Amino acid sequence: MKNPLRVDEMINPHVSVDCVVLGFDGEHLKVLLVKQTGHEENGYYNNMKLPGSLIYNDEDLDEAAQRVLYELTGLNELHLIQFRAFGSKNRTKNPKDIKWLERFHQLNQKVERIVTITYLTMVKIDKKLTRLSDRYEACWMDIDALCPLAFDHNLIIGEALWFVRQYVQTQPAALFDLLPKRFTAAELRRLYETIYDRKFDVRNFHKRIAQMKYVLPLEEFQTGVAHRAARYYKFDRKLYNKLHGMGKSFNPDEHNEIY
Amino acid sequence: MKNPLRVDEMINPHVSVDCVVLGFDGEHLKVLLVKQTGHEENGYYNNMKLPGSLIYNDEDLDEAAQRVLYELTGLNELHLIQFRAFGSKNRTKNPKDIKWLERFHQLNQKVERIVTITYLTMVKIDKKLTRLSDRYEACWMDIDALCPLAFDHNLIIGEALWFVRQYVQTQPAALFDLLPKRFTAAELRRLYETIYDRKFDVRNFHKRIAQMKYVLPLEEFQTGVAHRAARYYKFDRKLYNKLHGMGKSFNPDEHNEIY
DNA sequence: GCAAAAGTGTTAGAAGTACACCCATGA
DNA sequence: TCATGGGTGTACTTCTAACACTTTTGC
Repeated sequence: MKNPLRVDEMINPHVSVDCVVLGFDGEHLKVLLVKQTGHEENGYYNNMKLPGSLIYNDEDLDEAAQRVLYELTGLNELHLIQFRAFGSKNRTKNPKDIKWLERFHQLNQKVERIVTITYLTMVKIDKKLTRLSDRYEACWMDIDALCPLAFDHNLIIGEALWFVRQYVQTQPAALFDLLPKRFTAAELRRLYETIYDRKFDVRNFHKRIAQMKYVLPLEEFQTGVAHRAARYYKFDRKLYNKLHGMGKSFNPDEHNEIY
Repeated sequence: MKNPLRVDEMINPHVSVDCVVLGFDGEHLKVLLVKQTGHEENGYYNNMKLPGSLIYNDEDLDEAAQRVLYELTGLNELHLIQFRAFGSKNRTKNPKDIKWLERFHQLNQKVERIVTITYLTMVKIDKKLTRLSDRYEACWMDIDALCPLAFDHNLIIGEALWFVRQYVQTQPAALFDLLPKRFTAAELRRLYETIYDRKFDVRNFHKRIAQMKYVLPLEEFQTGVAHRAARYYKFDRKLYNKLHGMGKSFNPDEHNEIY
């Protein structure tokens, strides 16, 4: 893992990666943002942006995205899904963003146009994201109530949402990255309702869970709740991989860039 | 539309677009390739590659892809789907490819690393691709029998195939771009069989067509065939758009980059 | 009349949808 | 005992998959 602040000629000021890290708090989808601070004529400003970085010439795109998230969260080997490139000639038109970039990366060269490759990943929101609040002042923001972000990052998050909705239809396993190790049927249902933006009938949803052979009921139940205690379930990834055969259906994971 | 050979400082030697243009000849999927010619120590070489180009600093990614295909085929307003970025640091390691690029674009600067944004489009193979054989010596190649191509273009085509298989599941309209204006049930079935790489029962497939309200049976039939003449059908895009509501399901077309 | 491809219906099982009441627990 | 959210079953519809013979045409 490289230090994103190393100053050398290996930085590539034309291409960046940005990561949309999604979390689920049981009610809403959240996205992980970092602070973009600096000063203009009229004092300091304090924007938010997606975690991201220019790439180095000696790293691949996926590596760059992994580096960004490792630096930010301490998490390694996250499952990153590349979902789109954003390359509008206008996306770096805000001088504030440009200045911030040049200072952040301590660049000698001028930044002109940047094409960014965007990645999506889903994490358990309660996971110890060790470095979260240190250097980058990262925080989870409700995805339906975002303020204006740097660059075109509002647009990117919007596209990520559309993407994830269609992604989980063929790759339901991704959803379980958003849930704790054990979860109740209601938690899973609320996650489905959030992603698909519609209600699911409780009884039918129980049947649906029963059909997901990779979701195993546990003999563990909630405690200390003021109502009937809910059963916990767990996601069995090995079973999932076996059942989904890695075969017929489209599985992007098998098709990584190994050129 | 710009001339891809204009020589100026506006070229961006760090980012390119490449287009996977798919066609269907009734039996197999075809991909449109262009010649990559040049000379090395031991004489001339004659490779094939995907149509593509470095981008200009004053054009967006989608515009660059449109330009490439306009130059190549004379076709405008093709429906282009951005499907992935390829940015391995090794993808430009072949000096032959680099030299070719520098000569083709008449560059003053050195080309080092290129991140390419790839687009997919589907066209009727019989369409008059007016400029096809002129400057670029383009031709349709069977997608299952490709020779080694320049850069990582074999890899890109492989990924495009995976992508299209999952794309048409949510966007079946794309398939009709591959067929002539009127087509028989058997032609449509063979296309499905090619894309999904499996057989479909003839009777069940007729029922399926009947359920596609946007596929209309015509009162026209084949002539001059040595067997019972097949009925022609046509795809009604307006009906399709109305029925698919542009609403619930994921529709990438609505989410273009308009930053 | 024969070779070649087109077209046509039924049945069984699986999956999806709609819908209302009792259960367990803490306060 | 009551408020809260958890859990359960049945009937109906829709979709999917399997399966075999007759039709039309050119040669």
